[in-house]
Amino acid sequence: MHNNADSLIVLDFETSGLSPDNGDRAIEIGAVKIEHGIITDKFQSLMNPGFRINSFIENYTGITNQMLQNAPSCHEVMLDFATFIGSNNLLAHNASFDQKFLDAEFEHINQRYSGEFACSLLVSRRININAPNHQLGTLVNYKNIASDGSFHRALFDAEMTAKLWLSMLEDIQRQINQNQVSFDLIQKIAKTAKKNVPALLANW
DNA sequence: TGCCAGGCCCTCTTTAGGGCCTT
Repeated sequence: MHNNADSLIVLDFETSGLSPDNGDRAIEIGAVKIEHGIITDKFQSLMNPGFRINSFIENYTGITNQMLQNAPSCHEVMLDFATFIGSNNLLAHNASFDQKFLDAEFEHINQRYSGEFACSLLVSRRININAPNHQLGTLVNYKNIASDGSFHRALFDAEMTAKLWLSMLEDIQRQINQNQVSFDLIQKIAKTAKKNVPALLANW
């Protein structure tokens, strides 16, 4: 198994609710692969959780029960997704949420992943200290990232998270080059991004 | 009937509370 420090899977789940511990399931997965700073691959699928989702989720995501009726099962989709992520490191916006669901869905199909999670939200709180807030949509606007506004669908949010991440890496690299990054900030970023900030720590 | 998440960070902190972010 090869764990490439300069490649990364950026993923986003749409789900039936906030907590797999309350029986919530994934209803859509979207992901892109970043290699050497470029998006090189993508993965997207709806998945049928086996029960009806409530109207809040239908309105929030635009994913309807009708759309899920003919979707493949979570089991089927997550098996394919396990192949897609391989041993790569992983990134999500508010990673604790997506990690929770990835763990739960993989548990259902007895799969494991070996990559480590990084979190674009936690890094943003360190880097974009003047942003109005750190919601994905706000940050995309704040960083002037091109967007057609289709938030709350998995592949779109994953793509936006990937672009936000690459933008933040550029900002950090620029600040390092200009000696504008304090050791304290670097330590805080490393700490808040947890054990692994692929391609970022590699530059330090 | 009533319940309804949890990890991280900041601070009026560490014998804790509250806001943010994800669906």
